[in-house]
This record gives sequence, C-alpha cells and structure tokens, in this order.
Amino acid sequence: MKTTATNLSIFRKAPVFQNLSDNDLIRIAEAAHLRKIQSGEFYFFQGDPAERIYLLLEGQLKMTQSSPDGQQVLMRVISAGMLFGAVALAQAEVYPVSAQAALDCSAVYWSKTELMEFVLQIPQLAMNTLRMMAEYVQEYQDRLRQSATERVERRLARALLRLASQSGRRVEEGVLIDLPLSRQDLAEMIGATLFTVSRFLSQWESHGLVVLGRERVIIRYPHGLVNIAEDLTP
Amino acid sequence: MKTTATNLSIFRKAPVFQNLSDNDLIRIAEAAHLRKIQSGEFYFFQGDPAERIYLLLEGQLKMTQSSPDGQQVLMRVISAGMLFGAVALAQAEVYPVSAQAALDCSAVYWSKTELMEFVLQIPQLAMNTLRMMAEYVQEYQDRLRQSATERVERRLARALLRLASQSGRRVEEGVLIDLPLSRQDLAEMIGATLFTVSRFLSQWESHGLVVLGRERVIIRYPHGLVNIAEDLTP
DNA sequence: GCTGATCTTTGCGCCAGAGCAAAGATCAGC
DNA sequence: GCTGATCTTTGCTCTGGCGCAAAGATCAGC
Repeated sequence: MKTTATNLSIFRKAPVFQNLSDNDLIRIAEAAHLRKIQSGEFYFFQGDPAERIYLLLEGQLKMTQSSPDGQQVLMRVISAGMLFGAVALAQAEVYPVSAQAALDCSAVYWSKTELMEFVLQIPQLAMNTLRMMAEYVQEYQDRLRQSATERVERRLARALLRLASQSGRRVEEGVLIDLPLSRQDLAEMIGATLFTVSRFLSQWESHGLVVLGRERVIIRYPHGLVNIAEDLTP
Repeated sequence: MKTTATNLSIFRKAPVFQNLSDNDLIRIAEAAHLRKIQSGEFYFFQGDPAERIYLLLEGQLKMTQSSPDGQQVLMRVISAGMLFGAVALAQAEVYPVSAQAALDCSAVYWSKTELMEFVLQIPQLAMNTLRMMAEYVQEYQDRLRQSATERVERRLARALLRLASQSGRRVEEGVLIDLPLSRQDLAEMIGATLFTVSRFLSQWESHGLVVLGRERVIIRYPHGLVNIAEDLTP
C-alpha cells in the first residue's frame, strides 16, 4: 500500500506497533493492503480459513462467536487502532469468530505469511503481539470468572463501563457509547437475554443513571454504574 | 541448572519448545532453576509480582482466580510439559491467578528477563509462545460462550472430557482423572455449585456413565458424556 | 406521511439451579 | 480402631432470570 503520512500516524498509534523503528513501520505499512466494508458487512466469518491479519483504521467491529445451534455471543468490540484476526498468526486454521462492521469500516491487512515474516524479523513486534494476546487472556479470564460468580446486573454495569472507556464519546447528556448497540448485543456480551438487559436499563434510566435510545445508551452518572459493578454488599 | 538427559527430554516434549535446535534447548535448560513443592503448596499467588515463568516437569497444578469477595474460579489444570505464569513474559505486573499444587510437583523456572532474552533471540520460541497464548484465547472464548449459552449439565460433561484428555489415566473401570479433584473444584471450573455438580454426577453414576469416589471421578463410557456434551436435542 | 420492518418494553408464568441444613462417606493421625 | 476433619450426598425451599406474548417505539423506503 502507498504509505501516506495519514495512515502511518494511525499505525504509529496502534498498540501492536508501539516502539517500532520508523523504518520497520514503513516497511510494514508498505506491505499492507486496504479493504473497506460497509456497516453490516463482514471482514470474515467464523470458520473461514484464517489467512489474514487486520488492523482497523476507522469504524467499529463486532467480533461474535456462534455455537452449532445458532446461539451467539459477542466477544468484543474492535475500535480503530486494534489488530484483529490475530489468531491467524498463531497458525490457527480457521477464525474462531466472525468480524462484522457495526459502522462503515476501513482496515488494512497482511497475509499470514507476510506478517509472520515481520514478526520473525522484528523482535519488538513479536513482544507486542505476545503482549496483546496475554492481555486478551487476562480479560477473558476476568470475564469467565465474572460470568461464573456475578449476576447479570453487575455484569451489565461492567460491560457498559468497558464499552464507554473503549468507544465512549462525550456528549451533552453524558458519555455516549458510540456504535449502534442493541439490547440483544448487550445481552450477548454478558450472557443474558435481551429482556433482562432491557429491564435493568429501564430501571437505571428511571434512576437517572443512563439515557436510552434505540440501539443507543448514554451514561449520565458513570459513578452510579461503578457502584453497581464494584459494591460488595448489593 | 545442570543439564541432564532426563530433563532435556522433558523439555523437548514441551509444546512451547517444539522445533527448537538442540543448541538453543540446551542453553535454555542450563539457564533454568529448579523448584519443587508439595501438594497443596503454591508456586505463586494471584497478585504476586509476575517475575518468573515456569515449566512443570512433574505433578499437576490448579490455576485459580479469586474475586475480591473471595469467590473462586478454577481456570485450568496444568500438567507436565506445560508452561505457566507466561503472562510474566508479556510484562504483566502481577499474576492474575494462583498456582497451587494438586500433587507433589517439580518445575523449572526462568526470570522474566532471562526468558525474554531467549524469546527475542529465538524467533521460533516467540512463535511457539504466541501460539500457546492464541490457543488459550480460543479456549477461553469457547468456555465463555458455553457458560453464556449452555446449561450446567453440558458444561460439566465437557469439563470432564477435557480433564480426561489432559490428565486421564486408563484404569480397570475406565478413564481415571488423575488428580485429586473435589466436587467443589469441578463446580468452580464450570461456574456452578458443588451441590448441582454432585447431583448430576450421582445421576450419571446410576446410569453407569461414571464411577465416583472422594475427589475422584472415573469415566466409564466417555461416549455417554460426549452425547450429553454435544447432543443438540437434550 | 404511510407502511412494514426492526427494536424495545413490560407483564406473567415457570424452572434450573442456588442456597441452606443435616446426614452419610472417607480419610489422616493418634 | 477411634476421633475429628473434610468431602459428599440428598432433601427442601426459594429466586434470578429465562421464555414467551403482545403492545409500544423508532426507523427506512416509497
């Protein structure tokens, strides 16, 4: 891909490319291929051969996993600057999740072999990738513990706070979670039903903690949610 | 550590050291430190500064995570040949889990800096570590999906099958899960209570699927458990 | 501005599984 | 072989949250 100042600066901000030399960064950027998709479309589906690793430049993605009987779980939301499909690097045969655009997206990608070359040549890049994976492991461990030991209300509060810190945008009424996110999506993030999620949100809205809209949540008093998420005596 | 033929052969079998040159393997082995602990003792606790990476040579370990209010979750069982505490490599400040010996254990360890040297010098080692992390990520994603969408009975069947494949030993009556594993432990693995676990196990025992003992489970008909774990129409 | 499609809310019944309590196994140490 | 400690089983009750159904919002396209 042609290296422009613009996308090089996005590269530089990506956690996975931290502390790389400009030289390396440019080489990597030049090997990248661009791919834009529209909201609702997919970069790849669960079960597709894992051949590319992507870096999201613009937009937001939902990474979901489905069970054989069609039940879905929303694993994470990817925002600009994040790598996705990185399991391909680790020789996984197929993607374990699907990557669907929640907004119009632009991303760059490398083939497995291309990026692996860089990883083998640039130790810092190997360390960064390793670090990213380790963070995921820790996050999933936390979520697993939470889903085993905590009830829906607390998990929901946590999920909203996490989303706000990752994709939040300051607006008049509070912090808007800046992607179309249905009750169903929220339910799939925390392992609950959309009904239960809707009930808690309504309750919180009536207490003034949040403002609701269709596929929209605005957090008015984050601290209220923190209380629900952390309080040891509910 | 003095390099003996014995422990070098254990090293060679460890997934994380696959495809390394003998030369590299010997260098790594010589830098390792030995540490044995007895059943019940800990290699490290959750919250300890993450300074060492371990390779288990003998025994079995339980990796558990606790929430602030004391609730515990059993994340995984480590058996011989597996690396643990690897988050230390990725600059994590503290261990996110505790590592407790379920049997008498012997392990070798390296300091974070020692092993990082090797990872930076030996690309194949970096790839192996990355691969291990990616496998963990995928496993946790699966478990998270299961805990969100599947009920206790199925999760329990899966957990037993996983344990059997990892730590199973063929005995007269079937496949023994070869480490002391209480009902409580099983419950903590799948996010349930020991009561519920006990009920399902008793039920299965009366159907001849398993043989139970104190901190012991023998699987007589793995296929029966597979049915429970996989069947789409329960 | 109407129409159909999609998303959300709310009411109600129900049940898987949690949370006790109490009795029964099994083991380790003396 | 007794004793206390630990682990397990089983009965019972209770409830968080699921699973509808049906009505209300909101949006997109014509």
